Amino acid sequence: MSAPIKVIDPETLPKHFEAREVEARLHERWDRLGVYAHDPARPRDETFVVDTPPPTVSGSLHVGHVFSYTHTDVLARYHRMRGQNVFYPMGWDDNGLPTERRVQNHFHVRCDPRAPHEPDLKLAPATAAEAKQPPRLVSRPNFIDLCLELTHQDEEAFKNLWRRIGLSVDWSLEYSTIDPRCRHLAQLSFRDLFEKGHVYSVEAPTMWDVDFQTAVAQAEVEDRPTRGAFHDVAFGVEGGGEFTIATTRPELLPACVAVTAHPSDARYRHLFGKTARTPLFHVPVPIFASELVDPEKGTGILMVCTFGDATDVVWWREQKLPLRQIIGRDGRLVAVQFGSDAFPSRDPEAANTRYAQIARKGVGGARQAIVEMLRDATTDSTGTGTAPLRAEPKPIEHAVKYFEKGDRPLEFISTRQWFVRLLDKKEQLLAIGDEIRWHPDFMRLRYRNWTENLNVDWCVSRQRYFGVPFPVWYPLDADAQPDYDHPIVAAAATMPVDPTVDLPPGYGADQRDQAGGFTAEADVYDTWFTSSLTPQIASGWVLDPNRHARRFPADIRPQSHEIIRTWAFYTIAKAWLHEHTMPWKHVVISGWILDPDRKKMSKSKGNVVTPMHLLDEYTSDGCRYWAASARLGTDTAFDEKVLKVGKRLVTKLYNAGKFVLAQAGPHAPIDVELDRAFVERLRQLVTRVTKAFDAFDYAHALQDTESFFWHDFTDTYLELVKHRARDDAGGSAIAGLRLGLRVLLRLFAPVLPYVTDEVWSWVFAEETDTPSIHRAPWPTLEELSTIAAPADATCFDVAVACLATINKAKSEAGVSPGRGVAQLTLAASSETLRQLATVERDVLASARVERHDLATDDALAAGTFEVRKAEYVAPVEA
RNA sequence: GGGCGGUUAGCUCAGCGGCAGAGCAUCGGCCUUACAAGCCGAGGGUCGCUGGUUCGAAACCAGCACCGCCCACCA
Repeated sequence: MSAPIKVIDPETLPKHFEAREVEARLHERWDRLGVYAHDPARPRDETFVVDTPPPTVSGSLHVGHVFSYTHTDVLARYHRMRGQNVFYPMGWDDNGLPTERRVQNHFHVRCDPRAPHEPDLKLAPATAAEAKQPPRLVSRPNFIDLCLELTHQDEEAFKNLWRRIGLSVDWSLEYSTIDPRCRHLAQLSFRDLFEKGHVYSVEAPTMWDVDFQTAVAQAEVEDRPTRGAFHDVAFGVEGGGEFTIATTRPELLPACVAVTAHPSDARYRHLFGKTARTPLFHVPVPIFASELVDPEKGTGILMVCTFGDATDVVWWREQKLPLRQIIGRDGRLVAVQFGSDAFPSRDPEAANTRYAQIARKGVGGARQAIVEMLRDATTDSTGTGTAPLRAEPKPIEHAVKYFEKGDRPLEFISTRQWFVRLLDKKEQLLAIGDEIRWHPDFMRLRYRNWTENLNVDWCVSRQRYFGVPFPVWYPLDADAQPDYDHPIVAAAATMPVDPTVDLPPGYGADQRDQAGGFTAEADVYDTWFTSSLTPQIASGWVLDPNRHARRFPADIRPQSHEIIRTWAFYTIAKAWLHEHTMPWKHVVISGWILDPDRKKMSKSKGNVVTPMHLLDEYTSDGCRYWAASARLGTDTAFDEKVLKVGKRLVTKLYNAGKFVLAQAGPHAPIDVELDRAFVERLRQLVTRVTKAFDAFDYAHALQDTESFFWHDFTDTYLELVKHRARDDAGGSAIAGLRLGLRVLLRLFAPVLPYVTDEVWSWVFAEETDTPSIHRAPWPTLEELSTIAAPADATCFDVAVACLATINKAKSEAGVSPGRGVAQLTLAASSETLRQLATVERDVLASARVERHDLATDDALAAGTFEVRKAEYVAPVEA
């Protein structure tokens, strides 16, 4: 007789799964055991590196966070159980405009890079009274300290959520994108790009947000349908004649530098090469032909201004037109003098009088004023005596470019900016994108599409404060003018630097901003300049070459699809520019959570669902179940029904675990045909689920495991064998149940880390010497190979079919499935009855059949049964 | 305007050449010795439309419609 197996006494366990208590207890245990710590010494090929998205902490918690971060965690947990050394860091993206705005309001401060640094500055949140006063000006280092202070609170909120939903990150690897190490790496990145000739600064027309007063990059720009109007405005032609252009931006008339039409347009062909004269300002401008003009649009002839849109910039460059910049950095019209070299006019006096009416106005006000003037017949400059505005404005809706965080249309303003040269590397960037595996694969096309259509280099300088500063100074000449062609880039060893505080090599503090001295570059990086280094931030890159070799490129980059053009693209670009490699092998794209009307959840729409109450109500495992039910790349409508199903599954696992592990008996082999047939099915499940996980398809892995657990395991196998399990000869059944549970818990563990580890801890932790299921080996066929295959695996299906037939008969007779059957006559084909023989005892015991006989009927289809006669025992009196 | 994804039961979604599926919801039956947070049953479909390929199409091909997303040059 073998020694008895270890069992639990279910009476000593809580009746229900107490999620909060279990979650708290397991957090403590996981920390104590170091379950999620990675081993820095293990080699690259045993390591699974996750390039975790650092969330923007100044945003609010969102059910979408639970969704996408769970996807990553499920994959990390799977690979950990496969024995890999999982490297799963967590960072916080705290630099950038959202945080700046929050800090400005919270402390009522503004950053002024010229303000003196106050090393001991401590501020309290601004009171209502203080907020009415002018904001306090603080230095950039002070401003960064305030940002750090505030974002720390936000980071705690995120950290709580991450722990609560059970992210298996190694918290010793925590970072934030503004911390000294990230600043250091971002500046090293700049220096490397500078040395390789991949960055340049240039004064050129750049997309500019007039509210934030900073340049923005192509990736941060979005088109929004905006109402406007075509204004038909008559221009004169020097030497006689006139034509009518159509414009949506009449306020730019003073900035007009040329006129153009399509070369094949017969209406205007005679004008090419002549000189037009603008109305109101009497500016002579050339008329040229351009293929870029659409003859169908407007009047087919248009004015080129500096700058109305991106095409104006193209024409300005190609035709080498003069610069007449009238929109200032604040979006208002600057003062200009007609009759000067820059602003010639055939009638400077009239031009200046008219311009005086729009100077200092915003774009909208200037537009209104100009249109008024154009309506006035006395402003006629074509000699016809009619007003230049030849028709009432025709309202249209057209696409206008906005900064994604901005409220007013972008302007093209000529400013000096730093760029990363990317346009000449499209081929390489496309090639590397094709080497990376995208999940789902069609997301690759978003990357291709973006890369192919890229039309300006990456503008990386921002005229903001809370960001990583450029490690750059410029020499000042004898007239205190900066020499932009010879920037002084900080030495790697001195980084991170703040050029507004630190000194360039060879200069003294007294030479700052003095003729013959130096001046600091005041700009900071685009936040993506740092975020695009997350794989290198985690690996250490040049700061830790050994570690970098073991952690880079990463295995997976999880992210959502709307930032393929920013985060994915820039990260690929950086890895290529620095090391001619891919930053990661796989990109896994989570979809969005949509509200029930299939609209994206967003703060501005007010349809955001916050996660905490869901975790309370449905448990963390239940919420993870919901998240893991959605396939990669698929947008999913938020549906609480799925959370309920998750919670039910958690409860069922808990109860099934209690029942199975309470069945006492000796150690015994699995040697009964039905048990072996069950194990055979289990083997097939393990094969399928493993294959799905290897393809990052956690959703199908979960679905498969769940349906097996619920249908094959609890409703079928467990029901079929539980009577035998209580017999003296029940050893094989108990062993089969325990093996089934031991395998299923592990297949569920990546998705349901709490309930599985709790049930695991009762018996299996000791039995297998693995204190946590999350370090237990993933189930394999080798592990199941000691159990012999059944002689005929179909006996399982035959048992299921037979039991279902009896159950149906009971249901049709209005009899409880638990009611005994005193006498049953069961018919089936001779072959089916032969198959039934090995499982007959379990089936009839499960159906509570007391006496039965079998009738052979070869007219019945194989594998089907018929109840010919049934006498049910009397119900038990209450 | 270009590209991508979707359209399957009342709802949320699987299925992607071989009998149209799951969960929820609905209806009926059961307080059965693990679990009523449960169990046993039942009903419910022109697989968006039109054509084609095929012995066979929800699936493959072509076209169309609608929904959503990404991108595009604001005259």
